[in-house]
Amino acid sequence: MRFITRDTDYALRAMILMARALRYKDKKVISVEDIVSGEKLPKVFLRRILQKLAEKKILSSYKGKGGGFSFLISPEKISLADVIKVFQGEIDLTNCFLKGKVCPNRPECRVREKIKAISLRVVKDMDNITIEEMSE
Amino acid sequence: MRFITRDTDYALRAMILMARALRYKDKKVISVEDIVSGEKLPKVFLRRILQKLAEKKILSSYKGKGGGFSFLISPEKISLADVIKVFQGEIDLTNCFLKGKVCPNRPECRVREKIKAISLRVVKDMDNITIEEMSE
DNA sequence: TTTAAATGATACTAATATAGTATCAATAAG
DNA sequence: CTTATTGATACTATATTAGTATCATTTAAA
Repeated sequence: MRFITRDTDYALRAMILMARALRYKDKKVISVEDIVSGEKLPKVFLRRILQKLAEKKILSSYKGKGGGFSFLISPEKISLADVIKVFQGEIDLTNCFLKGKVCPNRPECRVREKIKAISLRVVKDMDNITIEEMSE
Repeated sequence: MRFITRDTDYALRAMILMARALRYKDKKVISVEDIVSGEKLPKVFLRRILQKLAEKKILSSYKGKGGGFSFLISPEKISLADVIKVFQGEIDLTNCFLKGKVCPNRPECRVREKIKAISLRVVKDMDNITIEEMSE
């Protein structure tokens, strides 16, 4: 079972590097080339990932020579949950679970409630882990 | 993101029906046909799922006319986590996460520890939800 | 002893999701 | 003008998930 897909993984790694470059070198704008030269990631694939983060207003992007990506939201305000959501949709451990006749979708179903509670706590916990923290 | 696959889902539904048949009708052995006639599940697919549960010593199987499957472990001792493990392997929310250069697998990595903690709690919680409980 | 109803085992196909490549257009610095 | 960048999109490859088909084996019961 893969909870975190490669998109999410690469996005996290890239942003961790960006956060470090910002903190230690005051380097704000980073190109895809900068990132893939350090990490061994497929360039075009990563580019599309950063594009998506820009589209979602988490990063800014700059075209042309000397261009690249920078944080639009600061790294201490971007959570693990945020990143997962961008690439994998809402975090929901209850999906595909007992949708048939066995357990119709009644609100009073206690088991469903329990699993939902587990799921919500996971989201809450992952909301408290930030890119800034990960880059330390 | 799909946390629970269809195998797991079908296995749960089947065992919930079995637990009910046991409790209300004292019916111990149930055939795949019994299950698919109530729920709308693909028969051969479900059979393979129950076969696997038998192989894992969760169910017993009986061949021949009048045969079918019964619980080898009683339903109040089979947990949601057990079933997920059979069809999807160990529950591990940290897989595929930061395996590259950014965060080598050092034990002192705090973020990894945090995610591991979340993951372990999910397993623990899912270990406390039983088939018996689900069938109530 | 024959038949029918069941699981055991295995091979195959289909659909979907994930991962990655290729390519060209647009932009902006120098 | 050239070069280094992102934007956009179409394509291919691989892996996972879901499901089908088929035949062998077993056992109860007619």
